[in-house]
Amino acid sequence: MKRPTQADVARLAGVSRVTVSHVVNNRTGGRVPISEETRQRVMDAVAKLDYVPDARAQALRSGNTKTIGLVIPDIHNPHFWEVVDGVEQEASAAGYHILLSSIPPENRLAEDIFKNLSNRRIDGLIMVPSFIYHSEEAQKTLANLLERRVPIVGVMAGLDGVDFNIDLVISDYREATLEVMQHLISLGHRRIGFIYGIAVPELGNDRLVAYRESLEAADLPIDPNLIVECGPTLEDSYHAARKLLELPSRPTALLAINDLLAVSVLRAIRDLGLNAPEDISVFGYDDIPIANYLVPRLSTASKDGRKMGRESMGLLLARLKEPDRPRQRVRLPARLILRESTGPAPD
Amino acid sequence: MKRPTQADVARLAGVSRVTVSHVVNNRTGGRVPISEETRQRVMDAVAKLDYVPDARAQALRSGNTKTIGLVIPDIHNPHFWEVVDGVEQEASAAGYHILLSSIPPENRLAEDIFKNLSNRRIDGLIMVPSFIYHSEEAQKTLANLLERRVPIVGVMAGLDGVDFNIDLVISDYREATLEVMQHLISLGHRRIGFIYGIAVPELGNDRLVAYRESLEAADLPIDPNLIVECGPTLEDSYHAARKLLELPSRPTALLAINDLLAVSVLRAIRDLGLNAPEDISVFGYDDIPIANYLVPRLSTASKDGRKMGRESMGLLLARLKEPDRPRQRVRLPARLILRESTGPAPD
DNA sequence: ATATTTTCTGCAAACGTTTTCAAGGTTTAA
DNA sequence: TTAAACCTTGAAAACGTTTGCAGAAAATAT
Repeated sequence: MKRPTQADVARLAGVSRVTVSHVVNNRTGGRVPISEETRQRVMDAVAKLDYVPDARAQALRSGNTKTIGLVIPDIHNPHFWEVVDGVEQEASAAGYHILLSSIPPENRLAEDIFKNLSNRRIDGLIMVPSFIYHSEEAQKTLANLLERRVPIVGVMAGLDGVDFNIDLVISDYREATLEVMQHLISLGHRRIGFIYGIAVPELGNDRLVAYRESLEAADLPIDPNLIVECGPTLEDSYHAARKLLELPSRPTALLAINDLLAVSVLRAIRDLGLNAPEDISVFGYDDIPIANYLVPRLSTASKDGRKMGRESMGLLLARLKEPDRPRQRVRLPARLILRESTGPAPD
Repeated sequence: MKRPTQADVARLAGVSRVTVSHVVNNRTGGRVPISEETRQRVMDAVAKLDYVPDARAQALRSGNTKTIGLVIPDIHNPHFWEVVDGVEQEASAAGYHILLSSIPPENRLAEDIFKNLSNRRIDGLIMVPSFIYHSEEAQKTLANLLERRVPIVGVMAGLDGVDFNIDLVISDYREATLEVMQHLISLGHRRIGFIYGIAVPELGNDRLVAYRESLEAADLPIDPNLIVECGPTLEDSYHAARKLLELPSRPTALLAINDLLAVSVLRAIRDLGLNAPEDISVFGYDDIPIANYLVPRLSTASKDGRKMGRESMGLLLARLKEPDRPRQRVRLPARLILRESTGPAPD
């Protein structure tokens, strides 16, 4: 049961393959005029045979695959799903499909992206360029891609002085962190811990730097014991939280690098017989959907991942259409959301 | 800056395009023998030029795209991300890529699948065939695909008497539901509610049916007021839970159709000044990662989404290799996990 | 030395499109 | 009546591979 091809349609309609192509691609309007009668005949044949153009052939001939790659760092973090969701919305509206990769084991990644793109399996790439920091090879790959003028959009949290020379959607938590720190300090908190559980340390710099600055600005000491680095899983941050909470003089507030990890921070607090926010204030980032349904409702900062996704795809589409446009940087604001998990410091 | 093609390599190595193809594809072993010396020369040229075969051309010529489609019903449910993760692992190990779609607005889906596959943009499809139930058109599309012998794997929760005649990974919560109901009843619960918040009602039948059977088996009445249907979002189930909890004689235990929704059930309980499990027992499904970190830790049933994903991709690969093998059905067990959110009924 | 096998390599066709350009036909203008 | 203009269609090349088959060269057997 072979699928019908352009030639079959042409035969049935009594025209040439070319004409079929023109009709199917609606060339009929401006450039290549086709008589209404022929058009109708071709359309009928198409309908009758259930003809659908072969994407493989189209891709080969026209050069683009109508597919874009999407690389996210952690498939388990709801925030990135929002991003994926946004990208998907915008992409499918424009007739593009998404080739999804969550971040693979360190070493495989650069090679993978390279293969994907060089093979021309995708027309463009949206990624959180976290891994770039670490891998020299990845940087070379990126340079390579840029040289080949492959459209790339980065979704980043601040610039860190590094500029990859690609279109960017930037949304950092610097301001939000400054705000929440000031808020906490004004509520009497003096020892504020930071759970830095993140696969790629650089990704959280916006928060970490602002955290330090806030302490300094308030003339509070920066205690290295209050900053604990750990992995990106719930279990990791659970242990990190316990470690902090069992400190001789334990902090009265805890910032978690994201809402997901804040969940297990809340759990750790309960497991030690403490309560949030009475004994400890907890703050997360991303405003993932469940944040507002936790007990206590989680104070957080919101990035609107879906919008970031949509925005990214927008940039990509624009560059696809107009490869020479100047580099763009879209900055999306983050919003501080104070709910129940933050409160005055205990006496 | 054009990419190097097979011809360029051939030119540089001083051989024909064909020879390049043979070398690159390792035909050198059995069928087509190539002298070691030529092989080396070609390899050098490949390395020097950074040659990578063009996937578009390969796809056109050889007929397969090394890409599979993956359709999941709800991008916001962590359970499905586990599935995605599993599929991805197995797929990328086998050199396949994933084209992801979360379920699009009803009507678009059938058409989408059709387009994708007919276009030959993908070699096979893994899907949760939920939507099939609803759309007659989708069923026709499916029949069509089967006729064309396109490999499809369904990930289902039980059969419901419907057999789509495709390979299946089945994992239902029937047993687990029977068990937990018996457990709850033995703990003295008499009024047990069910929050049925699900985009595609049929997807939850395994649970709903077992719930009813359990009540009957225990000679308990089936009170329609205790079964509330709602949408798949946290907000939906929050309202559903409140509705149940504000009933004149409120239930002492609540089953939520999945862990995600159980989160907002817990929240609703607190908002009414009640406690789980002292006043109300709560039970979810899927054992999503955060389930074990909620307050209270959530009792649930586990499906191991990642394994389901791996298994699905395994079936697909097998059929890709051997299209005529008999239909397969892999049944994965679900495990009951009792944690803190379930306990004895209040007096 | 010729015939036969073995070893290696390349010709040519095919996959299903899109796109450029020219040819055939018809109408309008001179 | 013929030239110019226009409308409509098709021929052919190209995209970059893979693959069946045959041909050339070298090695072995007669």
